[in-house]
Amino acid sequence: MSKQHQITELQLAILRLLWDRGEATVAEIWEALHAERGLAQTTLATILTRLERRDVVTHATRARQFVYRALVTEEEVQHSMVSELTAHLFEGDVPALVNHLLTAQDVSPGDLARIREMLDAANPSTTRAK
Amino acid sequence: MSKQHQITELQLAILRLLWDRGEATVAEIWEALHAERGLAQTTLATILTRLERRDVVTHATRARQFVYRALVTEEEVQHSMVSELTAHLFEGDVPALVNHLLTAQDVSPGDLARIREMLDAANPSTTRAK
DNA sequence: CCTGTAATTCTACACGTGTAGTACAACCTC
DNA sequence: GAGGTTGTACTACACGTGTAGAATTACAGG
Repeated sequence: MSKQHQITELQLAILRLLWDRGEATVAEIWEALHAERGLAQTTLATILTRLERRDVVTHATRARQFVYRALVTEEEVQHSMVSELTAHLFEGDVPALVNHLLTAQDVSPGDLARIREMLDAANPSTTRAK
Repeated sequence: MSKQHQITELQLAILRLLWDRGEATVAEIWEALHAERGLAQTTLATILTRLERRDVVTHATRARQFVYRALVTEEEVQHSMVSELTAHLFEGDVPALVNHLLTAQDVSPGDLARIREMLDAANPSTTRAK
């Protein structure tokens, strides 16, 4: 019963770091993001505090610094956000979303091949005689 | 060069009505939504005014009533929102999103078949000998 | 022990969104 | 033409988010 995983872009960027590294301090996160975004450390600290209030991350104190860790997995967030999108933007029609991806997004032939493999893996039985 | 199509759930519900019907008055929109959401007509009017300020919808006055029309198509909104999601949540990896859809979302065998057809339609050349 | 120094916490503000009451304007209807 | 009706515009507020300076706290050195 995970609550509302309404994660914004910036929050996601931070979470991604935590997912990739397992944990990180505010300073480390700032290090990784400030070149691209030019944010103050206090800004990141604020976001992290708020994410912690929402039980999205947690922290331990080590050497006087907060070391943050994600409390939600990437898959969980992906699931809730993709579900949301599918429900609202495609009225729950997953194939419609896939169709959109195949036509509107540019997908390389290689990507198509990968997708085809997934399909076969997902349910070989639908690969019926043709 | 369509601007920011950051459309929220409620806004989307309104847009969907406009897409489906071509146009609608505030009263009609209220009629359609108030059972589910219990919103005041003024609430909807406010949202519509704001959407118009963002050039997402426009209106004409007919019989003293505003008749709203969408200025963006469903495809445009889908495209910008799916792009956003793919970029931020899947680092631009479309097959990863598809994979997520196939595993985390529940997809019926029928859906799988439909997706398979789309794949074939999308690029038959990748259906190479196996 | 006193003082930097480095970290966190507090406070603040602008914006967008959802929400809606109140004010106002323009028609009908007697 | 006075008054009711109906529809829009204005005003307001709570909340979340991005943003960050200022205040505070707590070690580390001398």
